Amino acid sequence: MSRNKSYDENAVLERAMIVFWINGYEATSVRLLEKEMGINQFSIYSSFTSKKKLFIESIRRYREHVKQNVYQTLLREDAGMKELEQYLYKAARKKKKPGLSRGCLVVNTAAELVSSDEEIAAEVNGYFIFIREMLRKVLQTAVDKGEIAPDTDVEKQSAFFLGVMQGLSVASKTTDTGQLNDFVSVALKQIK
Amino acid sequence: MSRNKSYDENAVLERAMIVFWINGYEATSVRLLEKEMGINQFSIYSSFTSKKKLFIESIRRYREHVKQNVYQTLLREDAGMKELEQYLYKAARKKKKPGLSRGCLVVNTAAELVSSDEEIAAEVNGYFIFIREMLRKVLQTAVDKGEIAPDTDVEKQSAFFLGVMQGLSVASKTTDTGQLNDFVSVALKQIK
DNA sequence: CCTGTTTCTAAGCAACTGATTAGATATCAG
DNA sequence: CTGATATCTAATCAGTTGCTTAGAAACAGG
Repeated sequence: MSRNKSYDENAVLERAMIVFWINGYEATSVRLLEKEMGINQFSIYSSFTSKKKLFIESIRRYREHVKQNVYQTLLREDAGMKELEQYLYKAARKKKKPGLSRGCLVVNTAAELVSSDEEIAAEVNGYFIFIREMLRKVLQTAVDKGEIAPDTDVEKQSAFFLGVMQGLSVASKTTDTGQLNDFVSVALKQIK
Repeated sequence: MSRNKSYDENAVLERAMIVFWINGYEATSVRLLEKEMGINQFSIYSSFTSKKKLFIESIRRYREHVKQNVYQTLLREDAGMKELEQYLYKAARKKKKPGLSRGCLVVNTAAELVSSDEEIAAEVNGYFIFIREMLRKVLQTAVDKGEIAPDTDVEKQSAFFLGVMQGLSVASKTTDTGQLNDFVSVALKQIK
């Protein structure tokens, strides 16, 4: 019975996520969203209830996005120091060409909204916990493999590298690759 | 000749800076500004031309603010590792009580606006250069004092600690003090 | 006191904000 | 095909956005 949706909710959510990623929450209007998602406001609201809920769904979607496109290697069971090192240097190399250093959606959100919205703050927090958990596993694997000292404090080091990644995301907005490489190299040297 | 201004431009700018600091640029309306600055829109525009220019002035004002209230110790000629250490642990201890972890205005701005506004990006960049210059001096003093190894790469280390500070600003929004302390302790240990 | 200039108040501007709605359109069970 | 239901289009809602302006009020020089 009844009519079918003419769009794929998953696909339009991916589009929405990218728009929020580029512009931030406040600077993204529902008009812009309907244009970029390719559906009109009625459909947006009927599928996602409100702009804020769409944004929260976008953050969750972002997590899946980076799992598959950014952290796919680090998430492998056998990922250790080599993979972490590769990831960090790659992140430092991110081109910040005119207008396009969007950084990390969640870091941007932390800066923009965490102090004013608890629901979003919880979402952001969950994301960072996920990243840290990933780092814990990677570091533990590195210990098991003998790549780093057996008495390495994985708890402390995972907190450290999470902080480094957050710093990298901010720094990459204005800083050149050389300086970012210095940052990363010092961060890595202390554990080797 | 003519009437006198009934407000101090310096004082109202300080108020404006704090409002932007708490809410961010987009989420701060001119109505809110006139309420918090204690003057009406006519006066805001006659003194600061536009919301954006007022914001840029606020960033400059923020720099003076932190020079006098946050980095005053680190900016002293003789500041070395002890002062850097003290500052970082203090930053890690920043209470993020309900609604009030505003972090650093410039880091927040980097996340919110750097990708969309070049003029603001330049302002943000200038601020980070200033912080790094401060770190360079502190680290060089630490070398001269013999607090850290004489062959310390001050360039790399200043880039590193700038990144650490940026990460700390983001992390402090959602992360508890214990984890922030771990982050800071690892960052400091590698140089000692 | 006047006169000229500036600052102030408060109303108003068009454009945009997130969100809703009425009516047209499509779809499927029967 | 018919009828019920869901989805679409497009207009519209009240409220807010950054910014401007006309006229009242305050001040200084003469």
